[in-house]
Amino acid sequence: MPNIPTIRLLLVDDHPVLRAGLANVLNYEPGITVVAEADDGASAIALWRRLRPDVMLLDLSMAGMDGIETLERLRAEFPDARVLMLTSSEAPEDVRHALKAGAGGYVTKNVRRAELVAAIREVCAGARVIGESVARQLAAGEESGAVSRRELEVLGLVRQGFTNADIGRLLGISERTAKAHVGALLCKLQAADRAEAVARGFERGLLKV
Amino acid sequence: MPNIPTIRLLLVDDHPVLRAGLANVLNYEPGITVVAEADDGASAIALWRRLRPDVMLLDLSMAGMDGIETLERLRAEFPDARVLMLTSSEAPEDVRHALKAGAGGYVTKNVRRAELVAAIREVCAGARVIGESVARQLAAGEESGAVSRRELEVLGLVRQGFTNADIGRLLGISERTAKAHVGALLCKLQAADRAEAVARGFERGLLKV
DNA sequence: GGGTCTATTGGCCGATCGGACAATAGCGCG
DNA sequence: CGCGCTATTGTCCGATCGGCCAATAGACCC
Repeated sequence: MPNIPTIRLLLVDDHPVLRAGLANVLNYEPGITVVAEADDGASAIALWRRLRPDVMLLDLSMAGMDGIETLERLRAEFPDARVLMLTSSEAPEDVRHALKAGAGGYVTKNVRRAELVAAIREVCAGARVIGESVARQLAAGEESGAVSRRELEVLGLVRQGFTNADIGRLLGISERTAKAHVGALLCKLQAADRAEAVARGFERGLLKV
Repeated sequence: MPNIPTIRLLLVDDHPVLRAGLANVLNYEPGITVVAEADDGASAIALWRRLRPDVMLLDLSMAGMDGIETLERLRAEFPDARVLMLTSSEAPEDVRHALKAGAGGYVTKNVRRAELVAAIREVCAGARVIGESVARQLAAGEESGAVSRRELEVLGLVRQGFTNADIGRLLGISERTAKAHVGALLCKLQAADRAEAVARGFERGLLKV
């Protein structure tokens, strides 16, 4: 076994209890050191600048700047930064966004310790790791067509109770076009009506509470 | 200072990492001992039977039996059981359900360590504790009328894309009555149509992803 | 005992929806 | 340079929705 350098890890999560616990668990792991903790995106990036750790363990849901935004900004400044997302959400959209934003890996918080440690090491080595339960969800989502940006915009308005005519006015298009987008949504989300479309939107993570 | 007996605590959460960390943190706290951990409701209750701890720290969202159901079953068997809910959700409905099911307290996972420990002690002492951020959410929800059981049932069907006629058939009532329930939902949730009602349902925690 | 709330039902009607038909323009990919 | 996808718009139509009127019965609280 060659002498593997210790992995220096930056822990970012807005749950103090989880953070403390996690730091403790990880520091026990030989070859991993938690060099700092942050509870929001801004301080996470500031700490990265200062400490240049090997990897960031990043939560998706945080107050202020969320996980994705943090990830994007970090990668804009440090394109080689390795980041492992550690989150509660298995929503396909969240996973897709995270990976597109440059995440090196994505695991949910119910992973076992060994898996988490393995994932951290793999991400540091430059690999792409995705938790298996996450991967399953992702595969399920891929089956039916992807929702386009415009459709997502329309879904957001449907959610707010706007009629097709309203949506047309708000987006500067005809009612008929709005109708077409809603129709596409119903099809892609396999919904019978707009109410079910909204429900599916939440289920898939297209819409957030 | 009189000799206060050590609080024996049962930790229930389906996130192994959080559990390990939390156990560590709490065991550090003088006067608190984590006597066991469980990752689902059934084993939580079994452990309670065997160990008779002083308090349970219980997560809301778990695979299989969820937190509320676990709480209900536990309280049915041990009406005096002290349970502190520790969860990510601030949804008023979740809080209401938990308190109605006999929870002694309700705090979110982003509490600081000191607050958590204080909450544990208070619950053990028989008090009702509610995190302040939680309390705020709860107060906001109280403003508009409460949704009845029947209406909630209807909302669940609306979510699935059923028409009023469908709902009537499914519930063994007339279409007109289903319509009345939907109308009541629109009013209470301040929604313009069923799509918005579904959205509000998710926002309020009436509906789960 | 009276008031409040929920669940139930009826009819009427204009507004809205969702499906089916069909068509044009722009964009990225190979 | 076609091929496919997205965005756009149109018309017609039956189904559905949501608001309006009003009414009865049971449960629960003060």
